[in-house]
Amino acid sequence: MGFSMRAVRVETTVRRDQIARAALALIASRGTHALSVAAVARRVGLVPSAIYRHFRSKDEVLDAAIAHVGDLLLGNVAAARAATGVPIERLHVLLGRHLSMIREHGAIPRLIFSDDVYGGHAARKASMLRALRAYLDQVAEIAREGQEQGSVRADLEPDTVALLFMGLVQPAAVLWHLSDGRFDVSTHAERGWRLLSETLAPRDAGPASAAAPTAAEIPRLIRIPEDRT
Amino acid sequence: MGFSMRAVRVETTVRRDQIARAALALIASRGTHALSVAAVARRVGLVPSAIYRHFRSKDEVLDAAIAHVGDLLLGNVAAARAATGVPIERLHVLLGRHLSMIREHGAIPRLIFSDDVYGGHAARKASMLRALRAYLDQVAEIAREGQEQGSVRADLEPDTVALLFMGLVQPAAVLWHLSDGRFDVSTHAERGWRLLSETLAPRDAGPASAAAPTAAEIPRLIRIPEDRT
DNA sequence: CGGACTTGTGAATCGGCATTCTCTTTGCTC
DNA sequence: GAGCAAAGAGAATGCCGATTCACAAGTCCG
Repeated sequence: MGFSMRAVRVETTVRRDQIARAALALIASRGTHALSVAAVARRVGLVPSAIYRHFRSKDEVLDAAIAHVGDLLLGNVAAARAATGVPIERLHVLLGRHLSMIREHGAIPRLIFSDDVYGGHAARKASMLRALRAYLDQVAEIAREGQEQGSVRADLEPDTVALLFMGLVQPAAVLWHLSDGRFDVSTHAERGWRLLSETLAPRDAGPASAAAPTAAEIPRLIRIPEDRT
Repeated sequence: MGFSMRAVRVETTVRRDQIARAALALIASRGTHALSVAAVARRVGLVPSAIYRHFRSKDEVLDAAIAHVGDLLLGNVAAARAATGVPIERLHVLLGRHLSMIREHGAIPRLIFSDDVYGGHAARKASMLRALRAYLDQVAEIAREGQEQGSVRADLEPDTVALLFMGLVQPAAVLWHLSDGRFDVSTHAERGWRLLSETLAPRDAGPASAAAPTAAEIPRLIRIPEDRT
């Protein structure tokens, strides 16, 4: 098992990527706290000092991880755009992808709030902000397209829509994490989505036509099994 | 200034509270990362080892801080209840208080996502979840009251309303933090609130009549001089 | 005043972790 | 196959932070 075979030699460009992913995975599973050079190295199959062949410092590793998050987020947007041409549906697809992303590697919210991002150099904070804004801008852009074609109320600020969209995801993420996955994210998301899409739809267009699934097909309750401690 | 006067002797019950507050303040300003026994001690005017007269370990200090957060949240609810009897208005007041709370000591979101909460004993995670749930339950309760008196749509799950409410605050908090306070929280909050209250209002009651007061007649609870991003 | 208890202090201790240095291995190129 | 540069290994260094311990100073009560 945990032998000490010498790692196969791999070129830096590849290693950097592996390391960034490993860092992200670590943060996702055990928090930024667990992000030690040693841990990252182990995960990649290297020895701690080897990391320094590819990054100047631990900080740089973190930066790479953050950049990776940004890529993932934008990748989701691209996928949602590819999935359908209808703005509202795009948002719905995006919501779903965003949620699965959080389920898989819940690193994003943790990273966003991590001390390393806050406390770190202003540069890091700024790049995190850029990544988030880029994502929000994409969402806003989709909303704007909806407005242009009349499927979204024209009196809404696209930016506000983007923030509300984010607000649909975040609390769910929090509860999901805190409850060890017992909180039913998808049900919450669908309910929230129904309300949001209803809100986005122009008033005169009738209550949520194609946009909102009917109440009947929406599953059960928000379930957080009461663990009486 | 930083002399080494011996600290005046104070009884444990008081010290424990001081220490919990200090810990929270530290987390708020510089993250859980900065929560060292030494830092807490300095803030209280003690020497590191003195902390151990009042807490068994650093972990216990953190627990105390978390408990304090719960108290603060519930205190906000109580204040909102006291401020007005109208459910919708209560939510609005609560929103304002919640936001100022985040501005003052942004510790809450950071704590919630902190590694210490996630990685720490399951017990800590559980108590954080309890605190959050208690808060959400209060919000849901207010929504339920609104439904009883007809000012809130009856077809909404109070729990869903509570989560949406939380979703109004969280993204704002994130951006506010990341942008060093440059993000205009109050504008976002007011826009989001307008939509939410519109959504909560019964459809037949006309668009935002009594339920959603116009921005003009709402006392300016949320106020921030900031510029835009 | 004199103990007994409580709170505060300062000097160790101890472990974890980032970073550095030197040496070895590997792979490419001529 | 020699030479060289990139990549990996492992030991050493040094710092920072939690925790412990023996001692001092206040406080309470008789």
